[in-house]
Amino acid sequence: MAGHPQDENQIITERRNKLAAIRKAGIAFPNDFDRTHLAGDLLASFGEMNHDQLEAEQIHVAVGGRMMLKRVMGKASFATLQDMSGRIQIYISNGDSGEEVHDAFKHYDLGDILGAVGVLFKTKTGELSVRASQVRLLTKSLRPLPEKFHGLSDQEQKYRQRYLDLITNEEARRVFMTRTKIIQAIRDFFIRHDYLEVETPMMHSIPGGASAKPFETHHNALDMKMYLRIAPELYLKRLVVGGFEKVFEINRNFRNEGLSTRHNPEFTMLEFYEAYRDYKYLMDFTEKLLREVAQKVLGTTLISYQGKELDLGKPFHRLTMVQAIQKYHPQFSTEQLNDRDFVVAELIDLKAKYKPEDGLGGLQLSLFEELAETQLFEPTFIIDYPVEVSPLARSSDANPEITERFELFVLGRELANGFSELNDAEDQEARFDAQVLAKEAGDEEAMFKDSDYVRALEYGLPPTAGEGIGIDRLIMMLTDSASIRDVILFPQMRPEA
RNA sequence: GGGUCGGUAGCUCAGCCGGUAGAGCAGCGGACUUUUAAUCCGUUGGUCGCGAGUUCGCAUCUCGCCCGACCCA
Repeated sequence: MAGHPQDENQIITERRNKLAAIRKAGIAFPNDFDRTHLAGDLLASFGEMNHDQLEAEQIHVAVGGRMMLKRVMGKASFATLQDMSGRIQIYISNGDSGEEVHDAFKHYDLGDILGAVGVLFKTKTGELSVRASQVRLLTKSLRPLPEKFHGLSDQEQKYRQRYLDLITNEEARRVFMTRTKIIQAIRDFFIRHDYLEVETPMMHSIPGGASAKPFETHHNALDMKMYLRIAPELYLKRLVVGGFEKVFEINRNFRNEGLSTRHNPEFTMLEFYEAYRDYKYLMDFTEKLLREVAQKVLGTTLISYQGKELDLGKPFHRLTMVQAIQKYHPQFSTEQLNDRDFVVAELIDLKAKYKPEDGLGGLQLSLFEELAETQLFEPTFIIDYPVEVSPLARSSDANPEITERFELFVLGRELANGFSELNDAEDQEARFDAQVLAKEAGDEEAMFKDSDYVRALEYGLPPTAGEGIGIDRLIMMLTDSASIRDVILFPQMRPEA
């Protein structure tokens, strides 16, 4: 048995020795155990029955799971098994199973996977339990579990070894089960609204649909550079051109940027497009979606996040950037905030990042990010984004400097971004050309020109509204999770030393 | 990139004004036929993140590095 992992210790050695003895005695990893019941189902079905009722019924069950607790008392023992549904206690005694089975059980370790066959009964203290006539070791666990009471508390280990976090931490299991329910509820919502779920490429030869740095890779057979997608947007709109007038996709995007409590390099995005709608329709639709998902998954629209409350049932706020700044800084007049020199002076005063070449709209956006964004705890649509930062959005007929676009902020974070789509092929081509100039001038996040996308628009995209919603952030909100790493099963980490 | 905090037994943690490393859980041995973080007795287990430095002597003090959490950019 040479060549074991680096971190062998006395406990692991002891368990390997036990496994060696088991191998000698027969099949060490049997797969013929026929589990008939789950712990949670038994509790739900029979938890209310009293001792005498259970004795009368004689309910035979075969349960399996990981042994989480173990109490040996000479000629009888209790163990707690954990399966996908919950925990159930089993009772093993010389009288019920024979001395040999019980003696073998005494050498099983916490973390071992066991199968037990027996009859349900209630203990003196009223806990539903299985009186085992048989107990078998199904899988020997070679590594000791985290401390049984405190569980795993090291954040790094929770992320790197999520399986351990899931074994020991019920809250972690709850979060990820809720994650799945949220995504199912979203999917249901769109399917009920006659949307078609589609999958578009994750590998792009021209990364598009967002302003972000892409990951690069290489296709050997074609000998060409490829990019992991930063957004599916341009492909989904091609599908609307093709006549799929309501489409959505829930899938991964990749952005080559820093890690933080709100950013993981790969993250899940919902994007959806609907023809013959505009951005105002989208705002109403988004409110409805979020309300329905919360109601369905949490049973309420009242959200408690990191000690603060908000109600998704109330109408969402709708403000322009200038109004949002004024909400938290009423000392600024509308005239001042529409005065380029004034805004620049404020940005310099705040030591904020901004691009000096930006027009008024871009500068207002910088000031908004500095002064208002993180304060927008209650759901708030910010509308009227400037054209210069919205190269794929339709400009407003009333004011060509702004677009029919909104971003939704909740908990001080961007959650969604939507707009009436730019369907004027010639305008789109001009906007791409402006982005290419910006890229050449050094803006790494400026967009690439996608000529095939322009060609698609030249065939005609109906008036369309489209939106993206950050699913991980939505899940953070609905599960009261402080970090994006708490809602991604295997978050990106530096390699282990 | 900057700041704060942290890294000691498999896990949860103490020790840190320098003097050769501790507890609980887990493990091992023993007692115990209704326990439930079982209890009781005994006991094994450590490259104190890594590397330099200071010192007669460093888990402890200094510097650098690595990893992580949180905050800021």
